[in-house]
Amino acid sequence: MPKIKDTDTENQILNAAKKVFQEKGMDGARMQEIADKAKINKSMLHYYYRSKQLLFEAVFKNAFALLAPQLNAILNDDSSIEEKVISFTNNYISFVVKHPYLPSFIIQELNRNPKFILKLKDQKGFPNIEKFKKQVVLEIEQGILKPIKGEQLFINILALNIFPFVASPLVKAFVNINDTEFKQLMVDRKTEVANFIINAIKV
Amino acid sequence: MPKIKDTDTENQILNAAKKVFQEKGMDGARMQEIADKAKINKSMLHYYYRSKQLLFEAVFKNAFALLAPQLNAILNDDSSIEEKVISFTNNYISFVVKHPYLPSFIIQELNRNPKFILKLKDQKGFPNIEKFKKQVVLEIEQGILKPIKGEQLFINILALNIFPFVASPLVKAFVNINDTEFKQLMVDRKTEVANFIINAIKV
DNA sequence: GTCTATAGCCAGATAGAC
DNA sequence: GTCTATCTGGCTATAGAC
Repeated sequence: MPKIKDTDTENQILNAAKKVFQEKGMDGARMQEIADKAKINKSMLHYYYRSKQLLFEAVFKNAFALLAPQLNAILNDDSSIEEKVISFTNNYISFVVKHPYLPSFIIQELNRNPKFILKLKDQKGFPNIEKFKKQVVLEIEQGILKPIKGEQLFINILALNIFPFVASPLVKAFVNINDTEFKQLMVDRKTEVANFIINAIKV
Repeated sequence: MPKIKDTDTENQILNAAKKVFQEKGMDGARMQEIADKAKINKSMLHYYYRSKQLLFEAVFKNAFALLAPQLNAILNDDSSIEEKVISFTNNYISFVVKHPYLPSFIIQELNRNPKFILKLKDQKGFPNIEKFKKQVVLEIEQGILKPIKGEQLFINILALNIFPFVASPLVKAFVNINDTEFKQLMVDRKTEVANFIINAIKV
C-alpha cells in the first residue's frame, strides 16, 4: 500500500494552497496565510515550490486536472446525447458540490491570464469537442434531435450546469434565497437541468 | 445641453478605474496604472476618491447600475414569458458585447466579497423575481408552459445568456475556436438561445 | 487643484544557523 | 529539512510646496 501523501509537508502545503488560492485568487492570496493553514513556516513554501507563481501553477493544474475528466465524460462517451446529458448533469452537480470554489477559480484565473490555457491545450486529456459534434449531426439526421449546432449545445450544457455555482452570490440575491435554499435548488437541478435540455432538443 | 462629464478629471479617473478594475480586479489593480490611463497624477486619485477601496466601490456600483436594468426588463415587463425571453436574450447579448468585462467583473468581485451584495439589495431598482414567478405559475395553469419552477427558469435564462461571456477563455479552448469565430457564435446566440429556451418550456 | 517627495507598511524571497 | 531574521521592492496613502 502506497504512502498517503497528505501527511507529507509538500502535500500539506499543496492542500493549504488550494484552499487559499481558490478562495482568494492569485492576487488576493498571501503566502503567510498558506503557511499558517499548512501549519509550517513561510520559508518552507519557497523551499518546496520556489515562488508564489510556481505554487499557484501547481494548484491551478491540479484543479484543471480534476475538471477535465468531468467534461471528457460527455464528449467522449459512446452513449446517446440524451443519456450523456442526464449522466453529465447528475455527475457534474455532485462533483461541484464537493469542490464549490473550483469552477469559479478556474474561470477567474483564466480571465486574468487567458494565455495560460495554451499551456493546458497541448496536454493529453484536454477536452475535445469533435466527436460530440459529429454525434449531434448524426442524431439530427436520424430524426432524434432538432437542428442545433454541436458547439451551441455544448455551450448550453456547460452554462446550465456551471453558471449557478460560478455566480452563486448573484443568484442567491436575485432569487432571494439563503444558503440552505440555494443548496436545495442545486440538488433539484440534477434532474431539472437534464429535463430542460432534453425538452429543448428532442424532436 | 449639459456639460459632458467625461472631460472632467473626476470622470477621466472613473473611466480609467473602470477599465483597470474590470480587467485586473480589486486585488490585481494598481493605483499607478489607473493614474497613467487617466493621464493624471497618482495623488489625484486620493484627492478625488480618498482611497482605493472607495474608488473601487464607485466603479462597482456603476457597473451594477448598468446591469440591473437589463434584468429588470425580463422581471418587470408585462409581455408574455416567450416574448420576454426573446427580447431579453437579444438585448442582453448586444449589451454585453459593448461591456465585455462587466459580467465577469461583478461575479468575480462578489465571490471575493459576498457581503457586498447586501449593500446593493436594499437599494431601489434591485432586481426582484416575485412578479416573474407569479407569471410562470399563471402561464403553466393556462397550459402555455410546461411545469417548471420560476426560480429554475430564471437561473436557466441567466446561465445561457451570461455564462459564455464569463467563461469565454474556457469556451474558446473547449470549442476550439479563435476570437472571430467566438464573436460570430455569440451573435448567433441572439436567436439560438431564445429558441432553445422556448423549445424547452413551451407546451 | 495639481504636482513632487516620501512616509509607512507589507509581501515575497533569501541567507544562514541548526 | 526546518527554523529565525532580514533584505528588497512595491504599494497605498499623505505631507507640503506651488
